[in-house]
Amino acid sequence: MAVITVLGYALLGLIRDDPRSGYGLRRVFETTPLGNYSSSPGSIYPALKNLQKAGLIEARAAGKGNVFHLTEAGRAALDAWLRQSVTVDEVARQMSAIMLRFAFLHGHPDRNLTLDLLMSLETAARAQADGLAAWLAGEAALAMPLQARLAVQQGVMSVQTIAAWAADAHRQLKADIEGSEP
Amino acid sequence: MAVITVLGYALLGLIRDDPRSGYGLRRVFETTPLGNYSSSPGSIYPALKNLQKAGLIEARAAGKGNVFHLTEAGRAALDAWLRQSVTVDEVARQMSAIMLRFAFLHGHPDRNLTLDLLMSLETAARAQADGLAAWLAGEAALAMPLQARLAVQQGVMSVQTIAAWAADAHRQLKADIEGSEP
DNA sequence: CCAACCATGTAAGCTGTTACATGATTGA
DNA sequence: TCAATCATGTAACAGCTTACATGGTTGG
Repeated sequence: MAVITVLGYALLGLIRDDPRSGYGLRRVFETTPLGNYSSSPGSIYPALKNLQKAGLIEARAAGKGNVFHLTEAGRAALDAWLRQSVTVDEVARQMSAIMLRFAFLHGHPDRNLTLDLLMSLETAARAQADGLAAWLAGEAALAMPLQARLAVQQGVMSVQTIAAWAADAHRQLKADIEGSEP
Repeated sequence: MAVITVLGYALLGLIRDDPRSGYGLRRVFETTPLGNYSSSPGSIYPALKNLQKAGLIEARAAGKGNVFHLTEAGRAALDAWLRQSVTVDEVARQMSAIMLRFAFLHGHPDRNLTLDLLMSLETAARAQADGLAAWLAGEAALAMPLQARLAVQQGVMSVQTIAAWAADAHRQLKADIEGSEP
């Protein structure tokens, strides 16, 4: 199976929501705060070619140029990605991918998926915070200078904030779901 | 002048604090939460070679293997990096580099540098938060699905937390400095 | 003696960045 | 007509990841 990068999934998600041309996709990256991907043609066109080669998207002539649509395989690949729960490692180094999944889960037929994501995010973020805090409390941390420890502490705060947000969003969403279909 | 990556600066800082072998540096990345760099030999040894080629570090025989020390040029390069103030762009995509600078400013003869860094961090983080909030309030955001907007809002919260931390750390450090040298 | 750790590297491959390049269309 | 925007690419390069590979030393 083809390996898909985070940028690739971002493209898949955008195309699913609204079929676009390569240029149209570039403009999304230029004009919205979607991850921190470069909008340069050198990144997006090759990525689109990869997705096309993997049979996940297809180009259809439309007006001026081509517009990409998801194939069935593309839909399946995106859906499988959206179902992935959050790991501690991902919290540490790929938060933007997590928030991307959250964003693209909007309107998903299985509304529980968003709840699952938020729950696993909260768990993972708390685990990461606890891990960092435990390390700070250990003797290894004593060998580091004060400001290095403060920097780690900032990291603890950061993931705690994320965990709190996830818990809050989960609560609100759950109430919303239960309110709409009792 | 040679381009130095964030990993390169991390290595320079670690070596400055405590001359180490390549293996010793790897162990630091393995056992401490320093950035999210891989501790694999494939990343660290080539990076060390680059620094050596650029004349920023030198290997000295010591016991079993070699131990790297900073050269004068290396000291200067590290110091120049530590003096860089934080930009909005860096907050968005290189927070770990910022916290690395903060950590390595520990014990710097010019204690104001840490204050400057924290101040520019607070400014940049607030600017980033304001920018995102302004975008959310604009009409472009209305075209995005709800959960996408919530994801952006999470980003706002995140940078606000950073700004608050920077302001707090700045206050405490300033009080500490003024208390020690009145 | 064998496992674990010290210690250092190379090779292949992928991603993404910057920079360069081209051409059509549209609006002032 | 001239600038901006639409639209799509390529080339060079750097950096990191994974995986492979090799040997010495130390402790149980």
